[in-house]
Amino acid sequence: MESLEVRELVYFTAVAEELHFGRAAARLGMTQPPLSRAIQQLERRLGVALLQRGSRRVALTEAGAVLLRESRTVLDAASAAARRTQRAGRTDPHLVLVIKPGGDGGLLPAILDAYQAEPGALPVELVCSFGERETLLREGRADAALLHRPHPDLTGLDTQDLLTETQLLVIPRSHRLAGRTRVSLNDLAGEPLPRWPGTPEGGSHGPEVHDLGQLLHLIALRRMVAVLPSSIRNQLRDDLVAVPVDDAEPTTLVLAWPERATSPALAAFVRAAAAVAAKATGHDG
Amino acid sequence: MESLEVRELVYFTAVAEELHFGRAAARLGMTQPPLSRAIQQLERRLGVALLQRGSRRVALTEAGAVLLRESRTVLDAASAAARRTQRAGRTDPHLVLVIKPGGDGGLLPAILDAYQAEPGALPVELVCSFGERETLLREGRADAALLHRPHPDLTGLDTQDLLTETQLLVIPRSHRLAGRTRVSLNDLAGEPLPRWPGTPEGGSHGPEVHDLGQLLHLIALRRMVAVLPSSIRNQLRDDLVAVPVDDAEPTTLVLAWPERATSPALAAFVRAAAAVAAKATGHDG
DNA sequence: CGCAGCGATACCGTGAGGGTATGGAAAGTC
DNA sequence: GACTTTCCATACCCTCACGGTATCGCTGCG
Repeated sequence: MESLEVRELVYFTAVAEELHFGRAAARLGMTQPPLSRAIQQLERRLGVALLQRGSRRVALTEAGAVLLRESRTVLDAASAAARRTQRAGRTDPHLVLVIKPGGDGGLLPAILDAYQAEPGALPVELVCSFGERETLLREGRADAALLHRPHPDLTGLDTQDLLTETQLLVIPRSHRLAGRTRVSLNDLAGEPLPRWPGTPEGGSHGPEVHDLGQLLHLIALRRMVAVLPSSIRNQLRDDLVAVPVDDAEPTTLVLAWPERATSPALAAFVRAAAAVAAKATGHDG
Repeated sequence: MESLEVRELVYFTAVAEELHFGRAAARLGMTQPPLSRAIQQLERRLGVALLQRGSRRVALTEAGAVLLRESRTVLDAASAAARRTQRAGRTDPHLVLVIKPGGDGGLLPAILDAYQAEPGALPVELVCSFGERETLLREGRADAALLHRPHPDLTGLDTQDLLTETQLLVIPRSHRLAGRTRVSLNDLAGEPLPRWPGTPEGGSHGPEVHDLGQLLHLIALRRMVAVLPSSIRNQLRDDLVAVPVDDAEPTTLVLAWPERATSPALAAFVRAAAAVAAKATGHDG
């Protein structure tokens, strides 16, 4: 039983996404006939029809939809394998931690200090990214990430809870709600909320923001308001105020890393982070 | 940037596991020179040494160890993709549920009934297997499995708890502990415990058992004793008795299925199982 | 009916991948 | 220390799988 090949899966996903052999071939940098043949061969090998060819329209069959989904996980795993292997072979090994700027709950300096105190600690490279942080982990581009639950999809990742925080509404001093001691989510109806890169258009259609400074700036300009973890307090500008939101779900800062990760350096980092978090919640919860 | 190929990963895992090019080539049904070349090519492509070739000994480098692990997940994902696609294309779709014979906590009939009452329920094929049930899920050979926590490795799987049970010591009537109303794990020192297929030799080196009938038979023959979930009570032979084990960790029957599974039939099955479990624990917890 | 769009088929050339034979370095063996 | 054994790398050849070009055939459309 001959196994599936990565190249075949790349071809198939291109066709399945374009639903058009010609465009898919162009995207793959090849011509249409070999692509058609490759897909036929794949279908013959699996003994399953993957595409319904109407003479003018290509559609996925049930099995094709399954294979598209599965292909993506295989291809992700393959590129992650390559990247992780390459990084393991580097002569200057280091950990890559991806964070949301301003989203570290104030714990990060202590975590880094605690980790550097561990025996055999590696240099830690910080990467800032707003959206798609889980993706960086899954693709092997980063070793660990700071995320906020409950937002992201954590399948395929292991996690360590660090800090649970209530959420605050951040608004300009001149905002109609600025005098309130507490607000409810209902009070925010109609207010534009930020949109992060990678988020689909739906829902709050405010401007797209890429970093915390920009976000706070836009709030000060009255272009939007935002609901943020309470540790944001330390980073507010003078012209902004924060008001507790009663009914906003508390958010938990979590450290996430790929399942089955075995690096001792990563394990030490997780240990250090957990210890810092335990101490922090113990002191000022 | 040319991607990793499945064939290369198969080759590499063979070499990495055998640590011997000749044997690996034999295992792959090919000769040694092309295998050597393929590995060299892989190393060149990745820009990383994967193997240290002593003239008489081959060893994995750090990067090689990483790639071995990653390769296994890629290859698992690839074969799962093939199998799931094939099953999605079958004209008689059905769910495959893998169970441990006797390990269903008595819930299975009710779960199957409840599921069949759901709209669009598919036929359910039951597969009995003692060891390696999680593997069947990961390889796409089964849609769902009944497992017992905390034993197995659940990475890559989603789960639904069904039933938490205390554990009983099952022994012959003539056993020295048969008169006791309760025992402790300490009382079992030196008793041979069953070994399931797939379990390594270490620990309790009793005979290997493959099904529940055989296990109970061997207990009756005084070849071993076993600690089993309390729902076993209904299935005991006359010549056996069950004694509560005070300090045995309670075991939880869980329904597990592959992460990211999207089949509506599976979703309905999980719903049905959860409903039955909720009702059961409500009645006789 | 002719035309345009698009996937399938026919046919061809090249190169990656597999085979055989052999080299060469290190570890036993006497 | 020469001989042998072991085992990976190299040299060389051959085949076929994959990709390219040209063309066919179906279908919806003006």
